[in-house]
Amino acid sequence: METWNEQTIKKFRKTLLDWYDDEGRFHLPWRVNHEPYRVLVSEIMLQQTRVDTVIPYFERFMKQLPTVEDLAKAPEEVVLKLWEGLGYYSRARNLQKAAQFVVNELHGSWPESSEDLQSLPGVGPYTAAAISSISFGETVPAVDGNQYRVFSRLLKIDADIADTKSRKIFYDIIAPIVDPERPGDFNQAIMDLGSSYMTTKNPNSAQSPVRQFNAAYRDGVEDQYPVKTKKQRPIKQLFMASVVKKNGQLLFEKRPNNGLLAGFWTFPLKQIDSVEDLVGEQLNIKPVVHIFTHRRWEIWLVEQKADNLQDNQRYLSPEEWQSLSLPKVQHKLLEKLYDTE
DNA sequence: GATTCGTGGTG
DNA sequence: TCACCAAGAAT
Repeated sequence: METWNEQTIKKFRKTLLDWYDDEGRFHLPWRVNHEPYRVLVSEIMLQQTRVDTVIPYFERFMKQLPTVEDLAKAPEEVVLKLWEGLGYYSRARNLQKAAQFVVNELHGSWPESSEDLQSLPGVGPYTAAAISSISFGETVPAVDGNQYRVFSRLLKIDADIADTKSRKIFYDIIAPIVDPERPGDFNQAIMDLGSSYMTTKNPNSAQSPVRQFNAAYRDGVEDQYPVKTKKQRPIKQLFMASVVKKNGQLLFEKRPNNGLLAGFWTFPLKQIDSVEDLVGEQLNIKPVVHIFTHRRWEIWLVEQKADNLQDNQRYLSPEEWQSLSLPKVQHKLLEKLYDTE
């Protein structure tokens, strides 16, 4: 890999930040100011989620819960409803716990260092560094997918970013490069660079403001970075979803409080080995297919007669289930059901 | 330390 | 259709 001397580092900082001052994405709604609450909410939403997806969620969230106190005292159902469709729902629950910790335990006084911020639920090394650098000016690299991608190319870093140990390797390499005068802007500039010129696919390094620092581009091996071992494909699972009607209501079942879609309401789902195991009146020729990161669900809707209620089951009217935060897969099932009828 | 956690976009 | 990705953290 490449190494930069102090002069190169200073030149890189200036080049990067000059470009950022001209072409940074200052219109993004979470960049209106640097209040830690706004930065926290946006950073949690942006975990593993695209900017364009987050924008409307962020604006709705901040409009309804404009302060950390508002979030701390809100009913959890309200927070989850605001999060509906974003996925990774433990983020929403942890975000509220973090707000409650700041308000109730710290009396509204935010932790300012990256180290202390990591004590907040849902705030790990990246998010803590992002908040501490952007809101409080701490000189730390916010090592995320963008920094992996950008610096692996600039410096030809061969560490496998799928490996947990690589985070420290990148952190140690990037830490002395972060501009101590403008650490928050430095981190955000790398994000903007990673979403414009130094993208995952089809990078445009020839036009990049930092092309002169890009060793992988110089050597024609840009497509080899970042190094990342591939993950396994989703496991296929078959389910039978029970459609049970009673007085205009539908039977729902609350999922366990841990695991996939923890605590969310869906139609009663029973895993089956094959379509032969379906019991009842099959409603569709094709199943509802829903793909998670590591699971692929094929769900057959089956109409069944009412039976005794399990303690995790309830009949819900349309008004009731529409007010709940439901996972995408359940919305698909409902849509399929109403399409059929 | 490998696995688990959602969803929508894209080539 | 499908693999892979997108501002990671918790377990």
